[in-house]
Amino acid sequence: MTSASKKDFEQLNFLLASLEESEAKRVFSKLERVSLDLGHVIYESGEKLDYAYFPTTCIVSLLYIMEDGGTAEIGIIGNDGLLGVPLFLGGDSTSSRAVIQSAGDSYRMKPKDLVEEFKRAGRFQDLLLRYTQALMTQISQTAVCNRLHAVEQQLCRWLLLSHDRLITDKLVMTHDLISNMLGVRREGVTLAAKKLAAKNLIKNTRGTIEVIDRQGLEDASCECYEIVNSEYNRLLGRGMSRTFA
Amino acid sequence: MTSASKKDFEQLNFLLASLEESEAKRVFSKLERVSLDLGHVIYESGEKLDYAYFPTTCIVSLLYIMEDGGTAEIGIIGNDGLLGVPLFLGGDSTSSRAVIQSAGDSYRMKPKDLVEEFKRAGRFQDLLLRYTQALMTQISQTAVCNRLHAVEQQLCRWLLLSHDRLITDKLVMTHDLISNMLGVRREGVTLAAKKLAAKNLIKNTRGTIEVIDRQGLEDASCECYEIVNSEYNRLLGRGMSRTFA
DNA sequence: TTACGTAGGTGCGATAACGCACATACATCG
DNA sequence: CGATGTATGTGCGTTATCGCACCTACGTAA
Repeated sequence: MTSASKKDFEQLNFLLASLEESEAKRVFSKLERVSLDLGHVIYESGEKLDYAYFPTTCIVSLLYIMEDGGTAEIGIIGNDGLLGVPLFLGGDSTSSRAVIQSAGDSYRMKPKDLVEEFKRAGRFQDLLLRYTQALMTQISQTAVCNRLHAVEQQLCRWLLLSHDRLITDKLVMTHDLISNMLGVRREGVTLAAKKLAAKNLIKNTRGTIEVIDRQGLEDASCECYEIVNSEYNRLLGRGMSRTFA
Repeated sequence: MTSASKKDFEQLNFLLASLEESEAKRVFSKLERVSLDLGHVIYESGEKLDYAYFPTTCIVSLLYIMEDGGTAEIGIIGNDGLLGVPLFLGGDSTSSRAVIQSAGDSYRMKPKDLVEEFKRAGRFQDLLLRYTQALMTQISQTAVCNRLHAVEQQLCRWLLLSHDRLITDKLVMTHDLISNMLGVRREGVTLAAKKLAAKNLIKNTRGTIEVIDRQGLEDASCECYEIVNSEYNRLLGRGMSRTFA
């Protein structure tokens, strides 16, 4: 592996980029690249994961689907982490669905290889465990936010978390899709998005939301975004927030 | 360590009880017993944990406290697990508070010892990782439940999770305390509790809620309880639910 | 250019939970 | 036993969100 090809990974997935040269070489050799379309279901609730995914330009939503058809997202995974935590925790499956929220590319690795690398108990294991804690923080904050905050604030939080994991300011997603993630009515999202647009924080066009005023969005958000962002920075040692990008 | 003293641990904390004799001997030698009072704060948000706790008869709540004073619980830990997951995940602290929800006893272990045992990569590590996934499931389901379900159903879920972790049917807790956990008004809890009492599922007395009809409570609960319970059973390989106890 | 499918906007009554105020009831302790 | 503190019960107007209905606007493809 040349340093040039390592750089490719570095630019694309922060978890992979944090590996040291010696470990990176072995890990990278076990990765393959895939493109994932919007809406694609990577795995269903209760299924065993076929692969662990290290997203580069795509974003993955962890979604719960209830008996009555209601849905709610518990977390977002992008180029900051990986999909497949249950593989090395030992449960192999979870009760959530993983679905592509924003189309793009990802690296993936066979479960057997992931577990093998994890068991080497090196820097990679350390990273995976720290990422697990970061994800737990995100899920926890989602729980609290769902209970205590209004839809408009939650939409800000959600847009910020998504924005952090994308390289563009234009989020290709409908209000209907967002409503499924937030677990609220589509009209509720439309209303909240209109309010944010009126404040010139975002621009609403058919099928796309563009972030106009990033700092303004942070100010309009509940504290939940910043708590999660700080913990990601603390645990994974780099800035995910694009505030100063 | 005699088998009699091992049996003491077995009866009191299921995680410790799942260890094999050889490993158990070493782990048990590093534990000390403590009594914990209702309301005692084991650690504050952002603090480093002084100890990892393996509850026996006490129950611990993981609680988030927001800027405006609003609170919401993200998970309950009892004799099924341990408090201190961030220690072996590498983050050392979390943004939640841990508070005693039901007074009782617990074993505890120094962080250094816990990490040392974790790094041996034996059955103990395996258990800790599986428990981590179980806890993640509980937190995730709390997030979904907070979004999609009514207070009465959530109260059922919460009572069941607490009941599973206690040896008595009488839960010593006020409506006010419960309202802090669920993140709702005290009056909301009173109302919901009255409805459950009217159905003869629980008995409400000053400062105590007694579970009368365990199966009825499960029927009145949202699906969230059963999902969490099943995952605990699957991941930790034994029945937590007292349905058939 | 028109038609059709889908995304977004708006209105309105229903409902769940809130915030506040205050009444009642129980438990303990001087 | 009676006073006090705390837990619980109840009422009421307010607010956020829901569920439904329906309308408008955009975009692509016949």
